[in-house]
Order: sequence, then structure tokens, then C-alpha cells
Amino acid sequence: MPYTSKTAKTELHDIVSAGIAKNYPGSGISESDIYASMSVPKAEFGDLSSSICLRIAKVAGAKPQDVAERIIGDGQSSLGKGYIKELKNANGYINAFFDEKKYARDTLKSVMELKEGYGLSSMGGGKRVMIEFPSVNPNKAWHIGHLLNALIGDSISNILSACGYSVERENYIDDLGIQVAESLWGYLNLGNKPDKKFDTWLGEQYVSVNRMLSDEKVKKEIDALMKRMEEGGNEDSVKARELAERCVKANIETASAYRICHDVMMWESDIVRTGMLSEAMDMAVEKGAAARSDEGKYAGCIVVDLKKLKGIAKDFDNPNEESKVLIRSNGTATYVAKDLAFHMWKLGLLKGDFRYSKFLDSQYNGKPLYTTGSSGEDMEFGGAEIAINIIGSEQRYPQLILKSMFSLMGMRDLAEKLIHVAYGEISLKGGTLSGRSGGWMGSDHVYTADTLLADAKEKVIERAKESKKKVDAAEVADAVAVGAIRFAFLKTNLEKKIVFSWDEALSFEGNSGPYCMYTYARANSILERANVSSLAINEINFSYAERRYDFELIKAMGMAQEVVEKAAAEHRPDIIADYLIELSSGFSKFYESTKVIGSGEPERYRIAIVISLMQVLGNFMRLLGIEPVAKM
RNA sequence: GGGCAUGUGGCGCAACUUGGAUAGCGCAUCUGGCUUCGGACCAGAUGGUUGCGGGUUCAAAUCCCGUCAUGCCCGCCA
Repeated sequence: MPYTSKTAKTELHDIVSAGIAKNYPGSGISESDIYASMSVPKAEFGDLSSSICLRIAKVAGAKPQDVAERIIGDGQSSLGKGYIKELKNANGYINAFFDEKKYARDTLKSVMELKEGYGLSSMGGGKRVMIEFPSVNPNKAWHIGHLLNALIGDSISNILSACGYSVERENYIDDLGIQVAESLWGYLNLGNKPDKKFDTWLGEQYVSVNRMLSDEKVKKEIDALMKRMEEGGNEDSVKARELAERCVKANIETASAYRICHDVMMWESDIVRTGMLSEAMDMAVEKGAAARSDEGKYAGCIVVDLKKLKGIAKDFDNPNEESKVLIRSNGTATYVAKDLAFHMWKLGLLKGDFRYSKFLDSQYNGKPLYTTGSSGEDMEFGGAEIAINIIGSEQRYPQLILKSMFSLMGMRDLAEKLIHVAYGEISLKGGTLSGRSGGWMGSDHVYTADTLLADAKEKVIERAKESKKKVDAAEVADAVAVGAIRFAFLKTNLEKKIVFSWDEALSFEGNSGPYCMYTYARANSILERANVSSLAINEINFSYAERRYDFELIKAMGMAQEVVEKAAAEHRPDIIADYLIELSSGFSKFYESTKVIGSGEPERYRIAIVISLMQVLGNFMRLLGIEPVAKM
């Protein structure tokens, strides 16, 4: 991993920079060039390295070795003040070696003092971020694709919070969609009674109805239902909302089981009621981003002229269509229009007269969950500086249009603040997860988030029987199962499409959640045996720091802030997952090679490492929603 | 037709944004390690023309051009 402590980087930068200024003025090397040249090499090469001399050699017409020699020579006087105690020239690379005792002391001190705050960053500066996920149609149980979305959103929320952003987690509930209309029709006409978890049952009704859509009469009835739902204020619209709310309640049970939290749910039916849509359309027309079409194919519609988007993205260079419809000729709004209005509200352009009330008093994170509704109080949601949407990459084009609309309205700055975090959709081996076909209900297995968790728990309990320590399997099954699944879903780059494998998601070995949790539990055992839970810094003799596994582990702990900042900047939970493995495997090596209890004089120093490791590992596990347990 | 993404040992992935030392990790396979802080572990071995072809560079998995394969998107659906 190319991370290390920031102060050490600054230190090396200053030395190198001074050396260049003195010996190679005019070489055109900038500050960022120097930082970019740094990397963390293999341990044998040192703790931090710069390849900048290879570049300077070129412009200066000198040998890299000679360049490095001069810079290192001049740098000697700066050594010993900070972390860097020695510089070595290796074929033109400048390799810095830290004073391991000083570095160990500062890092462990920092961890033990800051505790839960260790690794946090203030880069967000309190900026308000509204992040939307998973926005599942409220008529079915979450399948593993929805779960993936929600886990990404929840984890990115945690990461952004850890970086000083003020995060608002929002779930959009499309209770006016065709899917709810179909489920409602089934509920009213099929005569089945709920006999299982409500969302699961409702999803089954939906699939049944879908198979009946070839019947024109059914289709007509559903269309009529949908229209009444949108109009509101009638028996069907009330029924639809009731149904959707029951489903959402069941969905939230799933979310809670996975420790996924939200701050607020925005219902489409409430959005429609606020009159935001017409306000948004008026603004779009006024700002010249959309216009009423009087003739031709789109007569009577409000459309966006796609030609105007030329240059904003390659997608628009040769568009298939000339226009994108916002308002249909019959006066109804398309998805893009609704989305535009909603995002204008998110970014503070529209007033949006929402009423909020509590849906849940307390979630896993201790905070309440609010919902919009016809009654309730005024609250300060929305008006965010940054709006992030967790949406599958198949929706890239509509998301791009949405973003581009802000540019068209002359608000390029807002366009920049609308971020689509795209992820590759998950698929099953030889199968689809398509909602319409009910693909999540495979013939041999039901691929819902609920069944996955149930299977995982079973496996954990089975595995816990073999555990060397006596553990109450039922007690930890929950945490370990969630940890296994969350890690498996979050460990890879979002862009990669995942072909879901049950076995892999439930993997307990190697690069897995349980491996991290196991590491934590082992560390905890040492403290229990030593009967220590905290140490005062002045009780620790850091002269026992060695250049071995102890120092490698301490260096890993020192990376924390850089890691979380990168994960936040790039919206990538997988960076945290990688880091957890780095910490865990670092500790395992230390653990196998180094005796802690009964090691005599170094014991307290080593215990300090164990305490710190647990702290850092725990802090970062929680970013991914993995709860460390003392025993497993 | 156009756009976007992906392609790295048998399998799953990392490193690519910011070019830099021997391409890193896990699974699988083979060898070794529990009377000693938890074997959900550790140590070691086998396995790679980084899809292919050009180019730029002292240096390319990384940048540029071309090409192939796979997936997704391009509606008065949501």
C-alpha cells in the first residue's frame, strides 16, 4: 500500500526540495512532482522512497546516482529532527529510514490518546452531503443486488462522516411507480393472504402479476390504478401507500439486520404533493435548459434539446435522438423530470414543503429514522452542498443527463456537486436478478438479503463449534455473519461486475471479514490474559521498538488517515477493506513471531501495540459496518 | 452505429487517476509449523509474454493510438 504518515512525507519533501533548489535550480520540479515521486517501498529499501532523481537526471544531464548523492549529502543536516534518521542512495532512488523508536512512540501515543478518533480526518470541513441509497421499489424483499447498493451507500456514508462531512443518508421510496401498482393490483385481486415476511410475500404477488400482463384487461386496470395513485386523495392511493409502508417496514428489518442506517426516507407521493415538479420545470424553461415543443414528433411536450449538450460529454456528440422528453404531451412527468426536480431540491434550489415525522426511534447507530408524510413537522433536510447517488452503472446515461441539466441551466458549479457513484451490477451464475422475472427467487434458492444472512449465521454457528475458545455461538453469529457478507460485498472495486458466489460471500478464510474479526479477537485474548486494558504512555519504553514485524505493523497503523481520505475522495470502500487486511495480516505476523506476555522488559511496549492495533482495526472495521467482537 | 465499463498465474482480486526497484494478496495445489499469548492462523514452494498490435519514454500493467473479447446504456419505461 502506498501510504504512510503525512508528516514523514512532508519531511522528505522538504529535504528533497531544498536539495533540488540548491543543486538543480530550474529543473522544473514542482512540489506535487516530489510528492508524486514518493512511494512506500519494500522494507529492505526503507520506509519511504523518492524516485525524483531519475527525473532530474534527465533534465540535468547527470547520472541519477550522482543527483541522489548530492541531495542526500545536503540533507544530512536535517536528519534526526523528525522521523527520518537516515537517507540511502540506491541507484538513484532516495530511500528514507525512519527512527523506529520515535515513530513507534508517536504513532502508538496518537492511537491510544485519540481512541475512536484515531484515523479520522477533517477534510470534509463540515460540508453537507446528501447520499441516496438504495432506493428500491417498495414492493419486494431486497435481493442481493439491492443489498450491494445499500452496503456501498452505508459504508461510503460512514467513510465520509469519518472525514468530517456532515452526512445525510436518504432513501428514496418510489411508491407511485408501476411496480407498486402491479403489486397493489395483485393484493386486491389475487386473493392471497400474507403468510410470510411481508416484503417477500409482496414480491411474490408482483411476480405473479407480471406473468399476467399479456392480458389486456389486467394491464388496463393496472394503468388505471397507477393513475389514481398519482392523483392521490382516493381509496386506492391510500391503499397503495399503506402497502408500500408495510413493505418498507419489512425492508428496514433487513437493513437493520445488516446494520444499515438512514436518516430520512423521501416518498415520491410526498414529492408530488409539494408542487416541486412544476417549480422545477418552470425554472428549467426559464433558464433555457428546456422548452415546450409546438410541432413535430414532440408536439405538446417539454423537452431538452440534446444538441445543446454537445461538448459536455462524448455521449452527446452523436445522439440518437435530438430531444429528451421531460413532460409528456399528456402532461405527465418522465423519470428524468422527477429526478431533476428532486435533485434541484437536494441542492437547495427549490423550497420543497416537506413534513417529517419519526419512522423509527433508534437505529443501529443510535439515531432516529425520519420519513416524509402528509403530516409532521418542518425539518432541515436537503439543501446539501454535495449530492451523491449510489446507482448501478447501467444508469450512467440518465445520470449524466441529470448532471448536464444543471450545466445547461448555467449552474456548472452545481453539476460538479452531483456525483453518481456507479457500481457494476451483481449477477448470478447463469442467471439474472431481474425483478420482473422474479430472478431472485431461483428454482433452487431464494436470493434475498434475508436468506443470505440466515445461511451465513448457520455457517458461523457451525464453525464456532470448532473454536478453541469457548464462545456462545449464537451470541456472535450475527456480528460474524454480517461481517463476512459486508466485507465480501465491499472488498472489490465498484466498477467490477460481480458474479455472485454464495461460497465466496460466506468465506471465512484469507481476505475476508472473519479474518479481520478473528485477528481482533486474538489480540483481545492477549489483553485478557495480561489483564491490561490500557497503558499510560510514560509506562512504555519505546527503546524496545525493533525493525521487525512490530515496526511493520506500526507503520501500517500510521497510514490510517491517508487511507480514509483516499477512500472518501474516491468513494471507495474497497480501499478500507484492503487496509483491514493489511492491518490484520500485519498483526498475525507479529503475533506468530513475537511473544508478548512473558517477554520481560519489552512486554509493555508490545502490549501497547496490541492495544493500538485493536483500536485502529476496530475503528476501520466499523467504517465498513463490521462490528468487532471479543471472542468468536 | 455511438457511448461507458471491464480484461492481470487454474479461480477471485490489488497496483493504473499521480509511469519508477523483483507485478502484491487470497482461494486451489504441494511442503512444514499447535504440551508455548486462539490453527478462522503462520512460514515456504509451484504457477504471470498484465487480451492483442503499435507508439511515447532512460523506464509502461500504468500514458497515447489501433484492435479483439465480454457486459451495460442510447424510449412521450421507471
